[in-house]
Amino acid sequence: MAESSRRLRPEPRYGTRPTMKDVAARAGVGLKTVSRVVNGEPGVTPDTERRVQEAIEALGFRRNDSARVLRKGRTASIGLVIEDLADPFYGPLNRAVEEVARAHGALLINGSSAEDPEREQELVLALCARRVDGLIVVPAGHDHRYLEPEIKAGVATVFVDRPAGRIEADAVLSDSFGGSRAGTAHLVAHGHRRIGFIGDQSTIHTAAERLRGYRAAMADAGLVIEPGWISLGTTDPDRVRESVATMLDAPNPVTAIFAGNNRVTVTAVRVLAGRSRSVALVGFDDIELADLLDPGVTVVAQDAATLGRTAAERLFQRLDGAADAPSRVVLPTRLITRGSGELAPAY
Amino acid sequence: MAESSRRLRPEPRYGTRPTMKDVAARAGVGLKTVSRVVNGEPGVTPDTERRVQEAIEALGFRRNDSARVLRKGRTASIGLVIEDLADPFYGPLNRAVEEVARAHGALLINGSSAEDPEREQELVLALCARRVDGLIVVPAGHDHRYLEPEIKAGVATVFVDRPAGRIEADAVLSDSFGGSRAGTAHLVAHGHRRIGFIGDQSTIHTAAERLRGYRAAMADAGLVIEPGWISLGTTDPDRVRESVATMLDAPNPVTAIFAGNNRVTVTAVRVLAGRSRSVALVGFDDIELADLLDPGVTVVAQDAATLGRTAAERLFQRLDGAADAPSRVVLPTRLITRGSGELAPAY
DNA sequence: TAGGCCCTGGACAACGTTGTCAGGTGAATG
DNA sequence: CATTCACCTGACAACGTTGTCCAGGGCCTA
Repeated sequence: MAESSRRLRPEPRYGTRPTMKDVAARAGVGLKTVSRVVNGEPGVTPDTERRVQEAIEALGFRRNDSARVLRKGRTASIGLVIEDLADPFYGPLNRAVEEVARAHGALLINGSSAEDPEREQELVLALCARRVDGLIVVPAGHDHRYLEPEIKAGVATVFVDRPAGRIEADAVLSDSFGGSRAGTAHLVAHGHRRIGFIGDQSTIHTAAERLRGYRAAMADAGLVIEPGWISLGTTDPDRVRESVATMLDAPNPVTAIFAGNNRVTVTAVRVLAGRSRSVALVGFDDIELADLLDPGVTVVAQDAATLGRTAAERLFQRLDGAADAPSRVVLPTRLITRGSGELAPAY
Repeated sequence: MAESSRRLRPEPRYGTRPTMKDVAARAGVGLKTVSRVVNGEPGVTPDTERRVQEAIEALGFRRNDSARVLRKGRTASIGLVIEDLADPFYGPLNRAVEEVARAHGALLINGSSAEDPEREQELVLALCARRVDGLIVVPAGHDHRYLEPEIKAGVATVFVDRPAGRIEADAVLSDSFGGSRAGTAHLVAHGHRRIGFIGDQSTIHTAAERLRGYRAAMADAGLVIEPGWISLGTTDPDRVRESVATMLDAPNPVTAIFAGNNRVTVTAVRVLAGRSRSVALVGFDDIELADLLDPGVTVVAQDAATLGRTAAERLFQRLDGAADAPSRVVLPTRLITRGSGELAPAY
């Protein structure tokens, strides 16, 4: 029995990594001297340093940052939780965060919440257990009180794209409401009176804000939204396809559609391309090649990279000691007209 | 002096995190008992467990994984180094790797090499210092001997998209050569004799393979490639624009273009859209909305998600002890015809 | 009732690094 | 020549966790 438990002892898969102790032994110096050389601390004779460097080279020594972290308290890594690493919208955001982290000498640990609050929490807490110095989160859930002990313990946290739920925290957002209102108003300005809105689940903050923007623009224009003009729910292509069909095949069909995000826009473009009657379209989020379609797709664009960069910079301000009250930054959106949003009502 | 150095002592930013010792004190039990509860080890009375759980709750304790790693040797995290987190091609790959990692209880640390060998090495070594259990790398450089000590020390490493340079290691690739050959042959089959190739720097393995595929298909068809038909170098839109223009405005212009990757394809589509004469186009890598353009863009598609999943699965096989010789998996590509590749030569 | 066994809980060392501090050597100075 | 001082160097503890091992107590059995 003792034997079998001995066999279970954590055993190196291949070779064992050399430690500073090994390097010290080989170089014939003290442990601390190796540490000094590795960290470029002053107070080491060139000759000693050379001997140590040779030993490091010969043994293939690499400092164990886990031990370092344990001793120093900081990990020089930050966590990024987004909705879906594969979504093209988040690519530039991810990259922007990485660049800022890199500039601060930090590594990036990231994961997808898949729009699942439980998975978000699980991920965030795993990151906290790794003792990331800070967190950037695109929230999936609406209750982030589970983060309170972490934040109290010093984990800087910045929310991006959507605000935190039920706690005070920094947030960097796009102006979903304003952008959506402007996009809808753009359609109104081009003569549309019957405008449909297809968005994501309204539990998602940005989706709700965009819906609110649409409603505001309609109200501004004195237009009443008829039942069936608003479709919320998944961005699943089939559902969206269905929604568009319903709006267009109604006895009194819409003449324009406002699409609530990139995925909806893509599907809407596909559906509209298969129809003869011309329907105006404005989408939230820019999409690649939108300019090459016929007509080009008019969009309300947000700058994902700036979103990420701003959030990361805020995070590092916090890590550098900024202790002011949590702030909310709202970045403007930009209406890019390309044709689809300027089509006149077909009837 | 002693005072100032004392002030420099690593001081917690906010509060200090409770440790198992604190929990033990509060619960009135021993340190190891807390450890047992936290790790779900057997041998703890329900009553004791409850007391410990309460203390954990009350103090907001979260296990420090750094210390755990130090003790256990494994970090349950893997590193992923890709070329550019923002490139839509890598999004699905990234996500696929994450899913596999998640299924194995591992976190993902990732970064972009930005196609810079030095940055790749820097990143990889930083990940090794963090003692990731394994690495998945889209190599930017061509000499990975710097990884030898790491691999010897047990860091499982799988290369993806491109093979490693100067070391033996697992690799998961797409069939760039075959795909490119098939794509070019497709153009030939539609009557083209004068076909241009625009690719990335030929130091990049996939780019070189694709060029080789193009050459092979041309040779298969008994066609001689004329000077000026091949453009290699950056995927910078301006350069690509220029290359396309040169090929089309030559006295004896090409009637079709094979684009070596997604970025080149996008630019080529843009340029061709601005021209009256119809030029056939086949691109390597699928691009979003390619089906909606007029004509639809014919592409040689590779499955980035499968690439990532396969690589990650191989990695975890290694981590689970697989010790067979390094393997090279080559995934097939798929020709998707949408119109642009089926255009007849215009003259 | 005594003996032995199992179950629970805790003391202790170790993981690899860094901060502290003290010792030791050589040169410069009185 | 003695003394100071600057500069190197190394011993040691500590970071928070887990593996090992042992002690004590309750319970069952003979």
